[in-house]
Amino acid sequence: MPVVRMSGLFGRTLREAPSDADSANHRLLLRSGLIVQLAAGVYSFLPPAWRSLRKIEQIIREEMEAAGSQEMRMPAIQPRELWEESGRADSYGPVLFNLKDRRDRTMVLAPTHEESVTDLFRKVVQSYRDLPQSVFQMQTKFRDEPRPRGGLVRVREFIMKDAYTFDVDDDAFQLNYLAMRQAYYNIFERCGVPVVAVQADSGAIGGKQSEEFIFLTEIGEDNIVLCPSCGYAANQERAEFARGPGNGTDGELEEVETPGITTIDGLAQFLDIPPQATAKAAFFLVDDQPTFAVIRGDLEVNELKLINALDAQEARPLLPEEVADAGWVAGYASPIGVEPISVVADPSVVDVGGLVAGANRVGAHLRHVTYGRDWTAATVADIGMARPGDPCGQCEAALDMQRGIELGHIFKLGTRYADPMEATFLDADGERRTPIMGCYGIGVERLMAAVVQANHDEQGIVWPRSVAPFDVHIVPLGSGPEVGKAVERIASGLAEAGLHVLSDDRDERAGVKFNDADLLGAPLRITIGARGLKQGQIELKLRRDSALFSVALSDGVVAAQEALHSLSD
RNA sequence: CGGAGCGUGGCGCAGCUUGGUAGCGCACUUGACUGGGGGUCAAGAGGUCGCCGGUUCAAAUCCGGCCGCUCCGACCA
Repeated sequence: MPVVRMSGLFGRTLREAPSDADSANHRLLLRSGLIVQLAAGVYSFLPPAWRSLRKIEQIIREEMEAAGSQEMRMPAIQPRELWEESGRADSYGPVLFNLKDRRDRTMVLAPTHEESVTDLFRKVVQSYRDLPQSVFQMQTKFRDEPRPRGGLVRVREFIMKDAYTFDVDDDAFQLNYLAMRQAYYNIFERCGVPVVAVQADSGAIGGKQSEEFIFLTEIGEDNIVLCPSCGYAANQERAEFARGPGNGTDGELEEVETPGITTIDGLAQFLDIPPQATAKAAFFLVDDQPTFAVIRGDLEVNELKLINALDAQEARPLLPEEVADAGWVAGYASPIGVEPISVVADPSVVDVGGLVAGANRVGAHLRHVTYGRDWTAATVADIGMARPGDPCGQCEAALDMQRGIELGHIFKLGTRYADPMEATFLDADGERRTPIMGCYGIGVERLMAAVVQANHDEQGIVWPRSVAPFDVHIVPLGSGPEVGKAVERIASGLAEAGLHVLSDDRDERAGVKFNDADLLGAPLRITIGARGLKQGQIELKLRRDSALFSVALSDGVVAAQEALHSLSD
């Protein structure tokens, strides 16, 4: 690859970042002139950024192929009917970019490709002899996100690597799944981003089992619950936790006047009991059904768990007037007398003795409210939101919570798509069967943002060599012919050795060049100046170190290769 | 979709309260000096002040509407 001259590089560095960038990676990507925003969640990727993205893609490609997957390409424009077939036209609805073709047919811009790959399967695969299969694609996907944010973290147009596997049964599927899982670890490791695999909810993609690969960072938008003791890790949206010993006290049902007390904290103070000795009610509309959720006073309801517990699609808190319409008294609600079918109880209020709960009358509560004796629920399920400090569901140690960015997500889809789309194959006995599918995604630009977030300092990006736009950044100082000749010699020598070289041929001050070199973050900087050349020396510096070392001009190419080789990545 | 904020030259900002010739720093162009961590001097170019409407002799400034962007929440990979 030819040497790139900075004077001709398309893009410019900025001394000050645009004010609407608040994370380090976003600021640096903008300041270094790597990305330019066009609209909310829509970016251009200038030549250095594109080089880095292509290196990331190549790493992904290599690992996918090593895991036995074949690269292919699928359409970005798809008929909406395809999405109606799978039943996702509505559930995915608002995120779909819709458009009409000239014949007034409604098309969508694909946000993901489960439908199209399932369609392909049914058109291409007929026999168990064709299985297992694993295919992947890296292409632009479109999602009309409600709120793009965080620079490249949540955007509306992005490259996604998606892989899909098809197997004859669960056991065969597990092999594909584990191969993909390992490939994911390899990919993130090679890109220089530490990740943790966590249990996750499969959301709009559907399916049963799923794991997210999370880069832990304070700028992340997901809450990740981690057990420092046993290693349990899960997204807060589905994290399990232990409820600890019951705090109830047994006794007769007893009404107590509590005028003006409508909060758990107030109630606990008023009665001089711990919040754990109370039960609280939370009201939701779950798939159009008013739902009475009961949980221990100090805990919060996790709406996603509630949805899953009821096998529902959506939930939202009830409005005050809807609570009243249901006959419930906000602030003093009691599960006693409520139809069990509309009650969901968290284990924290079941078999823990008598708790203080509302009396379903303003200004009064009940003591010793006991599940089974005084009330029951049609559904008893974990609907609690895990929080830091809660005991781990596996080992009881106090859980920790950190923010993180979801870089990859792997799912067991089961027959979620094959069933409604009638994708089948014939087994050895001539029986028609449904393939077990898996899908495996990685957001490519988001990964690049994570690379920068995980590898930067005050001065700029510190690219891991594996995904750096340039391996070497040459800084010529002084304009004499001997400098030019030395630069040419080193640059062409490195380029011939297969390295990607950027040479700052601009007539700028040394300070400007050094600062831009730090900002752009090539792993190795080579300074070639008139001063050093008098001693026949040039100067090498690794971006991640502060040490400079001089070598003879004649040894420059070899020394540079050795320096790069010393980087583990 | 709820809450908050911001739109003035490529970037960062002031000016708006109290209407009256559109400004500063950086970046850019030309020249000179300078030359190893964002240098100095001089001379320049560049803006229908997001858009539309209203008030007024006069609007970046006041009023109304709309659009865009950012953040928090909802939602969402």
